[in-house]
Amino acid sequence: MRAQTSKRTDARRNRGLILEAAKAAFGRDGVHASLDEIARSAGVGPATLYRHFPTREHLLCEVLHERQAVLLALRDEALALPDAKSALYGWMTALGDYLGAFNGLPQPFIDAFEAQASPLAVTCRTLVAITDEFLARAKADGAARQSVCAPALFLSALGAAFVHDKAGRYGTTPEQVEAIQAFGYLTGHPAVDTSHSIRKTGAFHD
Amino acid sequence: MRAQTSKRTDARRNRGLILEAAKAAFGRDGVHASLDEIARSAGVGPATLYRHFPTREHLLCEVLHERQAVLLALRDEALALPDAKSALYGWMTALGDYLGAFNGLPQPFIDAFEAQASPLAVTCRTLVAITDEFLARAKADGAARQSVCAPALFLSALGAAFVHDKAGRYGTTPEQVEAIQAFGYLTGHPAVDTSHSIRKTGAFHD
DNA sequence: CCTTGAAACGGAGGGTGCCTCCGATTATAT
DNA sequence: ATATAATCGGAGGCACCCTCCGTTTCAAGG
Repeated sequence: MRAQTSKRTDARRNRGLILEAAKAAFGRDGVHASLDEIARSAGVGPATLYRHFPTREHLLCEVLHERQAVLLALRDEALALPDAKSALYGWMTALGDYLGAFNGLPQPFIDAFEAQASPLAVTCRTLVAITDEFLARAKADGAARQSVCAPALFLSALGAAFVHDKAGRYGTTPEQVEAIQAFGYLTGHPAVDTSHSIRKTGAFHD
Repeated sequence: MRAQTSKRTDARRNRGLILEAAKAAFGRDGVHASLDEIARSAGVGPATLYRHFPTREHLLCEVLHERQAVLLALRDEALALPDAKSALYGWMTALGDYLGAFNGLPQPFIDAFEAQASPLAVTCRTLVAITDEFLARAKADGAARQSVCAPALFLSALGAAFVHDKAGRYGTTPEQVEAIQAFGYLTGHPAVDTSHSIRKTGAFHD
C-alpha cells in the first residue's frame, strides 16, 4: 500500500519507468516476461529493478494495483445489486476478469497461496474475504449451495481463469466453462446439501 | 504408441534409462524438472536426451504412457457401471487423478491444446473424446446438464487439477473443489437449460 | 555556490537451464 | 577383422536470474 515514498527524485522516476515497462511486458508476454528485458526497456540496469522490486511477485503485485482499483469498484457495484445471486455472479465474473489480466496470472496466485511470504498472499486473502461476503449473503438467500466455502470457490475461480482464454482453441467458449463453474456439469445436488446420508466423500465414490 | 524400436542396443538402453530418470524427476520436481539434470542422472549426455526426445513434451508424453494404461483401465471400469451419473463422475475422478500425476501437468496440456504440433495434443483429443462418450450417455439419462460440452468439461478438469493439491493450504479440501466442479456454486439451473429466453451471455450478466 | 555523505545506479559476472554442433565412439553387417 | 553408419557426449552459445561493488547523482548544510 505504501506509495513511491522514496527520498530521491531519480529513484521515484525509475520506479515509475519500471512499473510502466513491466505493465507492458506482462501484458504482452504474460507474467513470465523477462525481468532483465523489463529493466532494459525501462532504461535502467537490472540491479535497479531488483532494488525496487526484490522478486517478480513484488513487481507483479504493484503492477496489479491499478487493476485492483477496477476490481474493487466492481465489487461495490455488485454489492449494490438487490439480488444475492446476481451479486455473487457479478463478483465472480469481475474476479475472473481480474485474474485474466495477464497470461499466466493464476500461477503466482497459487504459489502465493502456499508461501505466505509472497506479497500476493495478502491480496489473496483479501479476495477470499470478499468472496466470502458475497457467498454468505447468497447462501442466506438460498442462491448458493450450502456446502460451498469461500476458499474452495476462490480456488475454483483460479482454475477457471487458468483455462479461460484457451476455450476458443478447442471448439468451446469461455462462457461454457463459466457455466460449468457456476452450475456444475451434473444435474441435481450433492448428498451433503440435502442432509441425507452424509458419507465421507460425496455421493458417487465407489 | 511405437515402442523402443531402435536399431542399436545401446540406444534402446539409453532410452530406457532416460525414461526412468525422467519419471523420477517429474515426480519429484514436477514437469519443469531440469532436462540436463535428467540426462545427468540417467548417465547420458544432454544431446542423447534431446536426440531421443526432441522436446520436453515428447519426453513427458512417453513418461505418461504408463499412467495412461491405468486411466484407460479406470475408464473401462466406469463404463461398466449401470448408472450414467456414477460413470461420468467416476471418469472425471480418474481423469483428475491422471492430471495430478505430476505437479504442473495441466500446463503442458493447456499448451498442447493450442499447439497441435505437440505430442500431447493427440492425447488431449483422445481424452476429450472419451469424456464425450460419458457425457453423452449422462445427458441422455438426464444425469448431466444439456448445455455442457465435452471440450469445456475437459478444460474444467484441467482447471480443477491445476488447483487440486493446493486446497489443503488454505482451509479447504480437494473434495470441496471437486464438488463445485460437479454441482456448481449456485443453486438452480442456467437459462439455457430450461429453454426459456436464450439470451447471449447467460442469466446474470448486467 | 560548493562541499560532502549517503542514496541510488548499472555494468560485469557467476550460476543455471536449454539446446546444438561435431569430433569421438560403438554396434552391427559383411 | 573391417567398414560403415548409427549413436554418443562434451563443449559451448544463448537467455535468464540475481548480486557484487565501483561509480554517479542527489540534496542537505555550510
